[in-house]
Amino acid sequence: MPGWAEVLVGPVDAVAPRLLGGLLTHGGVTVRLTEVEAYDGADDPASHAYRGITARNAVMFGPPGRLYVYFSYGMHWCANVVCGPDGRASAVLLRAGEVVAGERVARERRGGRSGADLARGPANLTQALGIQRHQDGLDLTGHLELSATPVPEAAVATGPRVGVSVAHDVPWRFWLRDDPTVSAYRRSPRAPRD
DNA sequence: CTGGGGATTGCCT
DNA sequence: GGCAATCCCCAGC
Repeated sequence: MPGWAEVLVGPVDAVAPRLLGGLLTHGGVTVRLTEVEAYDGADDPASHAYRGITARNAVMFGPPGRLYVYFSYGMHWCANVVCGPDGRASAVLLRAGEVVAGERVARERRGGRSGADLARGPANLTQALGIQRHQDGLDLTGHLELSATPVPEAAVATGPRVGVSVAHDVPWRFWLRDDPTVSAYRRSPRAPRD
C-alpha cells in the first residue's frame, strides 16, 4: 500500500500543510504544490460536504488519496486531494503550484501564459495539469509524491481561505512563504465585513 | 421543475 | 476595484 496515504489521515488542517512541496503529475505536467486550502467535511460550513453526500461530492466521502474534481462558475475545474479517514469527507483544495516538468504542454493548455502564471490559482493549476470531470475519483497513487521530510514549519504561512463566503475567520489556507506562484488573496464578495 | 448562487478568472476602467 | 462569463448543483416549491 502506498505509504503517502497515511499522511492524508488526520486533522485536515494538519494534513494540508504536509502537501506543500509535494509533486503532482498528470497529463504530462508535474507541479510542485505551493498553496493549498483545507476543508473539514461535515463540520465545515464552507465545505462542499457540509450538507451531506451528493452526486457531486461523493468522492469526498470515500477513501483518502483520491482526487475530488468539481466544476466552478460555469467554466472552471478545480481539484482537491481527498483526506481521511474514510467517511470523514475532508479534502484539500490545490490552489497553486510551480510547474517543474512539462512546461511546454502546460503553456499550451494555459493559452500561452508562462512562468508563475501557469499554475497560479486553483482553476489554473487544474487546467495546466489537464484535469477535468473525468478525473473525479482518480487514485493518486503514482501521481502524487510527497517528500519524506515536510517543508520547515517556518516556511509555511497561513491565512483565511480565498473566496469562501462563510467561516472566513478560519485560517486554513497554507502556502510557501514568499513563493512567487502563490495566488493573490481575494476575499469573497459575499463574505461579511469585519 | 425552477431559480439563485458559487472553493474563479481575466479583462475592463 | 468592478464585473461578466457560463452552467452545474441543489434547495425548495
